[in-house]
Amino acid sequence: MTTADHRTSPRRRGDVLVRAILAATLAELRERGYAALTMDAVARRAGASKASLYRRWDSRAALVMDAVYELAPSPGQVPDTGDLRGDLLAALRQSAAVLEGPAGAALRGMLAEALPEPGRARELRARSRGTNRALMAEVLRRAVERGEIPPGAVTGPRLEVGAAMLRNHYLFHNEPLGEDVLIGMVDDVLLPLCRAGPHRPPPPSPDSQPRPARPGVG
Amino acid sequence: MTTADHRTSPRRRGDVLVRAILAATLAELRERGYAALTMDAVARRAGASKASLYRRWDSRAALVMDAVYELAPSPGQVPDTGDLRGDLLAALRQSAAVLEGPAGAALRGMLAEALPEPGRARELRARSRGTNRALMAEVLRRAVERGEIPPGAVTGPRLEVGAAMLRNHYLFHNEPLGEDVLIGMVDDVLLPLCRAGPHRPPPPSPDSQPRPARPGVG
Amino acid sequence: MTTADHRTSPRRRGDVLVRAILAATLAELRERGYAALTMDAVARRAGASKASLYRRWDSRAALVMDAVYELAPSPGQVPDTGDLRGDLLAALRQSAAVLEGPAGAALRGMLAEALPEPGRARELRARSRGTNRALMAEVLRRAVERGEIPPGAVTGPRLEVGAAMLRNHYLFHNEPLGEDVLIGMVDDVLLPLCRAGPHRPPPPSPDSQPRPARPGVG
Amino acid sequence: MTTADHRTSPRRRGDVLVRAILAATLAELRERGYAALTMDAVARRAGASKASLYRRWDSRAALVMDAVYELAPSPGQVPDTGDLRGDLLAALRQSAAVLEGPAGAALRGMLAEALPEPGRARELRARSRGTNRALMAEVLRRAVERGEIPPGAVTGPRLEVGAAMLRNHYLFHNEPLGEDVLIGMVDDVLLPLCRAGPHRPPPPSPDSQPRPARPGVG
DNA sequence: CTCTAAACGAGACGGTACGTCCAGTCTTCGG
DNA sequence: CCGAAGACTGGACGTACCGTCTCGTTTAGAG
Repeated sequence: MTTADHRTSPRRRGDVLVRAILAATLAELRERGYAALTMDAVARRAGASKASLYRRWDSRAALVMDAVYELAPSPGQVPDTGDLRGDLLAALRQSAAVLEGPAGAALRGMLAEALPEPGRARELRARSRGTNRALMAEVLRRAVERGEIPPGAVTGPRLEVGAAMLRNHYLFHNEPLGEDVLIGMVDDVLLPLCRAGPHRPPPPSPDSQPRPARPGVG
Repeated sequence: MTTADHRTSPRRRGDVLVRAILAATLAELRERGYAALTMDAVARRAGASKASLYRRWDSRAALVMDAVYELAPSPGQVPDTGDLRGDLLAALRQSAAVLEGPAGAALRGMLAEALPEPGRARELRARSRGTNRALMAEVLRRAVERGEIPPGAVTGPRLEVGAAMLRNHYLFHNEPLGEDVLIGMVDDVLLPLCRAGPHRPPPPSPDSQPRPARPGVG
Repeated sequence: MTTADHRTSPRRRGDVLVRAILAATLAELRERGYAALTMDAVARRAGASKASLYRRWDSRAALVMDAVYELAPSPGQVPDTGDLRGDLLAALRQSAAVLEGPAGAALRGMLAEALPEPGRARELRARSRGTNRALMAEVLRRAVERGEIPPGAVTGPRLEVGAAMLRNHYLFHNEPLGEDVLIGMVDDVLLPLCRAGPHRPPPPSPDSQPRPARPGVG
Repeated sequence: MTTADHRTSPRRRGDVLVRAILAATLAELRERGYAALTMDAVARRAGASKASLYRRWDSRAALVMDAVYELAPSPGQVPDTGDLRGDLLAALRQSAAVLEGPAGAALRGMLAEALPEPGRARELRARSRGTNRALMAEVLRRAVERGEIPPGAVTGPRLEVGAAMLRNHYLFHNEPLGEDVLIGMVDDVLLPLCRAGPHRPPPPSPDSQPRPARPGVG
């Protein structure tokens, strides 16, 4: 009455099965995109049953997130190119490579779906932003060591600027990022920013209006 | 909450109907979010038939995009606060206000859905990014006029940095942006960047160039 | 994206669709039996969607009951063979013909499923038992008219005996009823019973049981 | 209600295990009915594994049939009340008691499921009908001995009439059989039938008219 | 004004995917 | 080596939307 013969005689369980399902998820993600990815299709492709999917992941978003972050880059892997500019380019290229693949498609999809659930949103932030912040912190730490930039420049929102621009591109484009655009990000934004030194708050003028403050700053 | 009394004699047509549908779309977007927004629900809420929706918009994404950009801010509306810092804060607050409303929910949702269709993606970019670029260009033009920043600083990727950071926040958080974070963006990133002057490419020292070597980054 | 061309261009609705679904139900019932009949299979076979089924019938039992009783015999159709024996044989053959077809399979199936729901059980009784009682009542009425049997013999549980034996056979056998068995039912049971005249309570022996006192129709 | 402490050392095997499973099956049958009885639930309740069930019974129907006929009444147990009427009432009450319990629910359920499989259907007939035939044969044998009825009346389809009417009631009603209905069956149908004497086929008169003849009607 | 064609509401239609449940098989591990 | 536990594939369940379509009704504008 039933099947009686799976394609691989020792029926898959545990990790073997999990890996097969995640691989199928990535394949679907790459070929069809996030919006068209269905649990049915993943199960079919993995040769698994839907019950096996729902036993482990309670939603499409959870499944995709797991599938994607099996291949996310770990921080600290940015090669030391010898100077800040090279390191920045390398870091951006590395992040871009991730966003060009299924991770980009997944990121776009999950923003719509996972964000309403606080738990999932937190996980998403931790994985995506945390990774990138650590990456960038490492690059800047090296530059400080080399004496290329002053120590005070590495803190605050600046760590996010590169990742923000990168995501901005891929969220709106889903095409590969041109090399010239990437170089523009580094030379026009990130390098000037790093060299600008720490922020000094404007003088506390009594009327609280931050007056021009040295009109010709230059 | 729903449309008042459409089934009383004057059956709505044309613009009246369109506005009712867009209003229902926005209401659904606000209350349920993009992922849970269905054409059925919009039609029901608007007291319209699904045929009336599909006659005008060929997909959920098209409908939502129209609904959202009925209330997008036009560029050039940033108040002139008298100095660059104030203008930047105002511009960011204005963009943030848009992203906090239904437009933010819609943006997140459409990235997943509309991006595979090149036409829609183009429209989305034109509306969202174009608006923000124009806004920022206006702010920087004024600063140049006032002599706060050198003219060469206004072009290129820098026009996108503010919007990129803003979107980055809302895509990942869907909570209102704290005032301190916003001030951090301006003081730590945008102001230093504007004052940094135009980018000058580094001297082509033969050793400092990250030649192809080490392509393994990804 | 969707089908855009049903097999019969003007998409079926209303009665046409209903008839197609009922026909598919009967076909499934005949080929696979009640236990193996699924809503999915009926919908597939009818070229209809499951929603169209559930819009009209809230369960498999309801669907099958409707399908079956589209071809149930109406009472009063028993041919007048001229004498009671012939009429009884004809009536039993007619009921047997129904039970041999999909109606028999359905009856078996629905006893298990429909009985817990009082409403459906009532409908089932009305249709199946009511029909048969009316059939038998007509046959006996004719026999009384002819003077073959006394008028008092026609009431009470006797009207059910034939149908009960018939159902008993088909519920346990699902093979056609042999002609000899059927003749046995008539000659050994029904005819003697009809000729036995009305029931007379046993003499009131002082120790005997509490007499039924006209047990009523039942 | 569940099995007390199966996981304590002497793990149940063989008959002990079988009895525990059958008891759990009966309990499920009583509480939930046949349609809602699942192998999972039986296994859980019995503290057994599904494999232990399938090792012994190849389907739900087989399991239920075994469970039910562990408590079927054996023939010959009908008490001798001294006269035919009392014996018939006793026999019917005894059969009715069985049908009111889980056996009735099981019977209804298995008709749909077990009948397509000839082997199981045969077993079902042997157990249910055989038992009842033997019961009734014993009752009639006594009546012949007492001289209440002529010897020729005891054979043939008449042995089935009582059981058929009883099943007919429970299959369609699943409520307890009213005492008045039961008395009606005996007084209106079974007693007249027993007293009617053996059937003699009508003489092949060319006009096919079975003359009134009141031969042994009495 | 009447007449007609289009637009409208309502919602049925064929589909696809959902997330759940159970059947029956298979694997692992403890006793 | 058997039994408990339960993971596994498969497939039906009943629901929700999709985008298309038919159905009458209402409206606007042409004649």
